[in-house]
Parts: sequence; C-alpha cells; structure tokens
Amino acid sequence: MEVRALLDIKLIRSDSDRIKDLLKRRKKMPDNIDKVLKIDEGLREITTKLNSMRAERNSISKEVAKFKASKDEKGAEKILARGKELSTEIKIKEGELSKLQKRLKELLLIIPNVPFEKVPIGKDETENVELRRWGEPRKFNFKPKAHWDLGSKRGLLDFERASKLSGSRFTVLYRGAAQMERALISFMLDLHTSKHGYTEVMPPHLVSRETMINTGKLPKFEEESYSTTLDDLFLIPTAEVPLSALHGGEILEEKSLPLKYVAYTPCYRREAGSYGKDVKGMIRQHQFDKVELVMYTTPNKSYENLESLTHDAEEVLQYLKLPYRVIEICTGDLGFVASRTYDIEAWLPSYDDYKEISSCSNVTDYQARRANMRYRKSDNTLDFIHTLNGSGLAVGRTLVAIFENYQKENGMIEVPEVLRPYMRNKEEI
RNA sequence: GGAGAGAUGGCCGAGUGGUCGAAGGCGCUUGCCUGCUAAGCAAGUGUGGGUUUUUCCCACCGUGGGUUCAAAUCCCACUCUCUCCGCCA
Repeated sequence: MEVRALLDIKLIRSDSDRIKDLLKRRKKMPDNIDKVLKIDEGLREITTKLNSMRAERNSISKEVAKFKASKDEKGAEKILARGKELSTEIKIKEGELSKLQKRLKELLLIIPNVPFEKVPIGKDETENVELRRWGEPRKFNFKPKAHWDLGSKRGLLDFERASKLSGSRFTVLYRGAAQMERALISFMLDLHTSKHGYTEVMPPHLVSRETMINTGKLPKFEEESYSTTLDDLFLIPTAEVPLSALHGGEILEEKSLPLKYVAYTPCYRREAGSYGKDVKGMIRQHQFDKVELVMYTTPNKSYENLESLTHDAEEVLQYLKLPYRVIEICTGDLGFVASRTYDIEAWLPSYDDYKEISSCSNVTDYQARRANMRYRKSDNTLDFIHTLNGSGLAVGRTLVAIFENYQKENGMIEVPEVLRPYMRNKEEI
C-alpha cells in the first residue's frame, strides 16, 4: 500500500487550508498537515529523480541484453561500468526515499479522521448537542436502588469475588443476571438479523497488530489495549475491529454494497486514564459484552446510512421500553477514526441522568484507506469504501439499565416482555 | 511440535536470469450478429505513483533483505495456506 494513500494526499495538496481548519476543530490536534506537505514535496522530488535514474539503468540493461544476444562481449563490457555505478547511486537514493516514507507514515498514522463539516464545533463533551428523546423516565414511588446495591443484595452481581479473581472493574453474574445477559445478546442479534438485514458474524477475539493499525486503534492507543506479548496479538476492544477489517485488501462489487454485519463479542479495554470514573458497579469494565453493527457503503451513501444504523440501535431500546436520548458528538469530543458520531444514552436512575449505551460513527474512508478496501464503480474505476460502526447495544450497560429501570420495591427485577421468550418466560428475576 | 508442498492479475493457471506487467483460459466491457435468451465473431480489459497530463517514465508476481548491468525467475529470513504425523477443546 502506497504510504501517501493513508490520507487523501491529493486532496490535502489542493485543499490544505480547509483540511487543516477541520482538523483543528478537534481537541489537542497538533498541526501536522504542514509537515506532511513538506515531506510529500521532498518525496516527490526524490521519486522523480529516482525514476529517471531507474529509467537509465533499465535502458542500459536492455542494451547489455542486446550485446549479449549478438555475442558482443566487448560492447557489453563498455557500458557495464556505468550500470554498476548507477546501481549504487540508486541504492543510496532508495535509502533516502524509504527514510522519508517511514517518517511520513509515522505522521499519517497518528492524524485522526477529518470531521464532517456539519459536526457542531465544541471543545469537549459539555458541548455535545442533544438531538431527540424517546420515552419518559419512570417516576418511582419508592427510592430506587443503584444496580450495584440491587445486584449485590439479591446475589445477582458479585463485585467482591470478581476482584478476587481478576482485580477491579470485573463482575461475576449469577442466575437471572447471567441468563438476562445471554437473553439480551440473543434478542439483539435476532432483531438485527431478521428485521434490519444484518449478517450475523462470529469473528476472532484476538487480532494481529496489523488489524489494529488498519482499524485505527494503533499506534495511538496501545496503552488502552490488552495484548499477548508472545504472539503480538491483541484482545479486541470492540467487534468493530475484526468486522471493519474483514474485507481488508479486497475489491468489492458496487452492487454488493451496502454490506451489513452484526456480531456479538466480549470487548476488552484497559481503561487506562479513567481512574476514578464510574468506579462503582458494572458501567465501566475491563471486559464487557457488546453486539456491534458494522456497515460497508459507497461514499455518497455513508451519511444517510449513519442515520439508519443509529435507528437500528435505537430500536433495541424501544423494544425494551427504556427511555433514551440521542446526542451528536461535537468536534472536541469526536473519536479518533470518526468523522461524525451519534451517541445513544439510556436513562439510569442511579446517575439521575442519561448514560452512553451506544456510539454510532461514520468512519468515511479512514479505515478503508488503512486496510486498502475499495469497490469497483459502474464506470469501472476504483474508490475507497466507507465504513460505519455502532453498538447495537452495549449489553452490560443494557442489563444495568433494565435492573435500575425495571426494579420493584421488593428488590425483584421485572423482565421486559420482549426478553421473556429468551428466559423461559420468566416474568421477574 | 515434526515432515513435506505451495503463495503470480477479479478468478483459474503458465512462466527457473534479459522485449514478462507477465502466455492461455474464465469472467467483465464494447461492437457485430440475433424475434428474445443462449451461442458465435471482433476488439478491449491489473494497481499505484511521478511528469512537460490525450505523452512519456517508474514501481509492484506473499513480506523483508541479498546477489547481478539486469530478478516473478537465483540466495537468505519471515508470514500465511494446504497435506501427513503427533498433541488436543
């Protein structure tokens, strides 16, 4: 893969001011575009020089071949020296070239995706914009418990033994809780495959370093990842990683798009730098279950597909009758690979607030460029595809939302109706 | 883990040092033919990059090195796939 394809270098050359302006809207975004342009210029200079040197060497080689064919050893001898000389010079130039390429690649790999023009400009999460709400938070006629109290008291969630086994930010689930987790997974997969047309996938949970780089999780977020030192494999932080790299290096047919995939996997995150955040309960875990939606689309359809993907995720909460709101993430809070993101937040009585339960993003061609995923257009030319991803939903947080929103005064938890078929028709746990 | 075989264009597959960016076939595109479909005939058909941009040039035959004036082809290392043996959920 040509290094310069990592970002659209031709666009940067021709429209650098706009790209720089858009990137600056992000939080802590160093202005690397000028550096990129400078290296690109040097790279082109060397490339041009190298190309003409190679052209000369190639023509010498052809002449040598002619002399040899006509058994003219002396004629060959005459130009051999020049060939040798050129060959040495070329090697030196190639060294310069690969050094520059390496520097450019290092730069490009840590430049995030360009935000969509219409994303609200803001410095951090306080400037995210609420788009819509669904459902009314329930009015309790008793004091509702937080899920960690409720779960511990009823023997459904066990934080002490989890920390004995693995440390902080792990939970052991028993009986109805474990069963409901499983039910939620099945319910979500069934909904997305049967009603929304997604193809169910069971991907590997361990992926190579290359896959992590291709999906934009590395090199920037190494300290966020769990890895296996002996094999340099990484535990996936989300199924987005295997699903979005699934068609790496492939050329897809336009008529096969959009491709829609759904996968349930556990997700593994070190949560470095989030000390003191959501320490209680099972909101922020090192391991959690998630049903993930990923779409591959043509560039002209990706923003409208973001709307439909978000609605597919929202529908899970509607079926579960859990109140939620949808917010648009402002530029300062936007994730590394995303050009536009909607978060879905479910109502949690213990937080007396809405809490993120899904995040849906248009990644545009950012991962496609890294993983070299293209499609053949009707005019037979190639272009990078766009990828989108979204949680549909984070299962652990959905369980938490059910615990807190469906609790009764006696500590029992009502099972949402759509889950009952998956729980041998239990009405409460 | 041991032994062996292999990795070439969208696919199959030929190619062991010099007009090979790559034969042949399939597929695809266009034209002819045709009541429709199929078949047939003809032509075209990899990707990326540079440039003085209807031109010329360069790179790419798993990845990275090496030998050579010249590498798909020879040498080394690595990765992956397949077959057999062992082990095993």
